[in-house]
Amino acid sequence: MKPEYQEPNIDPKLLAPYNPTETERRIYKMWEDSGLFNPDICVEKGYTAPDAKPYSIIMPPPNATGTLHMGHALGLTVQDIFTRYKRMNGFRTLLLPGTDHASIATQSKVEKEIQKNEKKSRHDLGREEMLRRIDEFVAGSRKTITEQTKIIGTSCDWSREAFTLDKERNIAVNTLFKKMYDDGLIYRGHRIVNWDPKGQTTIADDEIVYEERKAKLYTFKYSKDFPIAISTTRPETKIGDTAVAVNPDDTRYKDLVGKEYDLEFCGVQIHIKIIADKEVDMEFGTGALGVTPAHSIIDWEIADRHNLPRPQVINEYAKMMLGDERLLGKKTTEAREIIVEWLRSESLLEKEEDITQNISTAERTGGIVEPLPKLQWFVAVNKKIPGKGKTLKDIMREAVADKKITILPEHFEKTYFHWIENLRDWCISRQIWYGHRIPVWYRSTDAHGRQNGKSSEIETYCGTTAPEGEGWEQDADTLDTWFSSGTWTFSTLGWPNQTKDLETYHPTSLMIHAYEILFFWSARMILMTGYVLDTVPFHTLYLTGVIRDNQGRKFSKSLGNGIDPIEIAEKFGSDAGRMALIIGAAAGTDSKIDENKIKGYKNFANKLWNITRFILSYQEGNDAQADFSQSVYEKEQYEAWQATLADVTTDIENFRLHLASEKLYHYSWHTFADILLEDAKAVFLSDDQHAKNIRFQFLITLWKEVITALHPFIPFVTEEIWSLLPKDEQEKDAILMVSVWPSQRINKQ
RNA sequence: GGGCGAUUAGCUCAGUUGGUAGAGCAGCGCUUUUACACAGCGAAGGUCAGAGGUUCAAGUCCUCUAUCGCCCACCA
Repeated sequence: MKPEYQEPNIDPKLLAPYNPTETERRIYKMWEDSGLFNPDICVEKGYTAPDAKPYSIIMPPPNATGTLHMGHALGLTVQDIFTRYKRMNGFRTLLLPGTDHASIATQSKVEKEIQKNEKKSRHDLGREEMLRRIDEFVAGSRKTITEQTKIIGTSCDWSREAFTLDKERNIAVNTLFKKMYDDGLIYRGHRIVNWDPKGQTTIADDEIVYEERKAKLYTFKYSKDFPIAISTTRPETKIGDTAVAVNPDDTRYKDLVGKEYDLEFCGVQIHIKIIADKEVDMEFGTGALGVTPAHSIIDWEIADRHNLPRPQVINEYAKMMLGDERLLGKKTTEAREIIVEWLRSESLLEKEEDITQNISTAERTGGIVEPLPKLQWFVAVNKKIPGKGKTLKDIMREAVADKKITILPEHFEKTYFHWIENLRDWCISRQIWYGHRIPVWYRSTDAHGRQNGKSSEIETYCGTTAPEGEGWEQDADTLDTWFSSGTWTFSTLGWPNQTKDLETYHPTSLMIHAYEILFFWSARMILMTGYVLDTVPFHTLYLTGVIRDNQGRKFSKSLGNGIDPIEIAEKFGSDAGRMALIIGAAAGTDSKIDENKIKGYKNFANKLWNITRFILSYQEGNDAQADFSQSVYEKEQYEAWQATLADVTTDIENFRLHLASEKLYHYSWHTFADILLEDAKAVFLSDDQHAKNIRFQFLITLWKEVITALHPFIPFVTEEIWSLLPKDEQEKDAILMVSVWPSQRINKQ
């Protein structure tokens, strides 16, 4: 006869399905209140040895432009897994959080909102008011981001939180700028920038959208006396030509190279030199390129190599600033018509073809980008650093080539080297207001009343604070946001002060970010750390892939397919979200996520919950002190788990989180639950009290180890289960987060 | 144009130093048995893109081809 079913005498919350939302908020608060995210407190309370090896991760600061998405959630999960794992392995573990001011992105976001709501531009508000409004917006963003970071379960030390534009980081940025300036590595010079006439601002390369458009390619001669015809889609710029370039191997023009001509072109006197340059494609058009230095990046570089003059033809409003009354002040498109008409009337136009071309437009305003020469600040990457005998580029290359930094997955090292080889001087000035203002001041010597008799000169001062005296005016530009990001691993630890944190946690152990920003960010961190500290910012760089929706599309605002991690937390629990992001996502590979997958891991959390319920329902009457080490079945099964655990540990140590998490998932569900619990039922229904004691002790011991090993991956539910399990004297007070990783436990015995 | 990668079950993807092809989801059949139906048991499903090579042995290493994707440069 079957025994009557009786409700087991266990914590009543185990009788209901697991409720992640309620549990997760409560558990995070408990962790935070314990203070144990801070490694100093872990030492103070005796969970970490005072002489423990440090392990540090500085969190990539998310842009303070709004909210976190699933890509951030993946990054934070990976960081948190390593942090929790190392903490459990006795390291003095620091995960330092922060946010990025993201200068251009943030300013244009706020500008857009103000434009939409108040119909005002930043010029209407003025610099000071605009900055105040941006600060206000950023404060809100940072609050949201902090909340999201907590919801994901990130065990970071909030007492050390940093912001790329706070006072401490500003000191670091200015100190570094001045050092580079004094070393001659930062200089000011003209360069062609992407100017957006519509938005009246320069824009970054990655804010350009290439659009295919129909255009006319005109082939003509400057004048009847000129021997070569050239082709262009922009005849209006040709009044700024100073050379015609041909390929050095082009036999057609060989004899003409070196000759110079004075010509009149549509009413403008031009001087054209014929030069040979390898950049010229013999196959295109006539094989001869009219060089317009001021309005084409390629031509500017050719002019660099051949020392050509660079007259500017087009101004910031995309209007003509050269030429006679026919052209002066006209829009570029009108000037083009006028010049083509003139060419026709002079019979200089040889050919007119329809072609399609890629035209650069500004992502934010849709305006056609006009390449214009502007005065900018640069970091010289190919110049020898005084006293070091090598260049910044060398520093970047050597860090990876000499294996001081390992990039995962490895094939990105090739991409990295390829990028380094093609690197040009880094333009660090931006014509926007939000950011670290360039720490350079100017005044005219005239204005100050000195240097009598001489013509006025500009005096320049570079320093970490404003210079003494009258009449100084600070450079209006701000720094590229990546300039401050480059200092992130050491400025967050207190540099330029020689702090205890800097000494303890730098170089950091691991950096984790999406491969998309490898060049923007990690390369710059390597550059700056090598320059300033003669070391690397981190030992290992773990690149995550891009998270896409179930159709393989990137998440974006315009598609409206974004998933807020908070939404996931509320629907399925952050534990489930974390598992879904980690399992099957090897370093550097893109992955797709959809709710079905996350739902599967919500079920997993519930499975863990029910396993616990099953075991604890046999707690009463079964001795938890029994020794199972001599019992064949238990010994065999325990050894099998130890093998799995060793495997999982190796996977984590080798950054194979996708394998480690899947093995633990599989073991918990299909070995522990499906086999061990099923086997145990027969024992618990028998009358053999000795066997029951041993089996119960075995299950509870093993389950505690499994829960512990799962904790870095799925921290909330495991912490909650841990609080319900019987514990020995040693474990009694400890929360799971600061408990010892199981294989270590064995080693210590 | 230069560089990097991918192609494995219906779908999404693992597969570590070469050693008998794996998971999750979906689908199919059975089971509402006292942890869990957010479950269990069972079966089915693959010439590992194609061709060639190295090897005792290739999803894995090499060469070529095809298709797809990403990054960089960008056409005067």
